[in-house]
Amino acid sequence: MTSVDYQRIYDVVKRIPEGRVATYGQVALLAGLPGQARRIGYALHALPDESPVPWHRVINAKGEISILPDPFFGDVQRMLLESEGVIPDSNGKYALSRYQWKPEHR
DNA sequence: GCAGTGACTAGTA
DNA sequence: ATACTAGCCACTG
Repeated sequence: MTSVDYQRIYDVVKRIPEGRVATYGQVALLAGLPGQARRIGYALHALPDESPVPWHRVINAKGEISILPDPFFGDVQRMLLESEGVIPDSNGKYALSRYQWKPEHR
């Protein structure tokens, strides 16, 4: 069932600006769940399609889409990122040094 | 309740 | 550079 932590994860993901990406570990850390990157995957997988959460802006630490085994969502994610100006390298990997979101501390 | 699995990561070889 | 391991914890059978 939907846990409160999930809502917290979604809130963090919603803060990722357009044209930027964040890693699972980074989201986990910002959501107050350090070292629990796997939970981010669960939360996003359980996310309904109509959700305002930009789940496609979350990628793994290697700068790749972690859902590649799933041809459908993997393709959807890559398409959504491309529509925001996030283009992968020739390797098919995203340059984190260039696209990774750096949250402003306030 | 235990064992396996997973949209992960960091470390080691 | 790739491959394997351990750690993390919720979900499933």
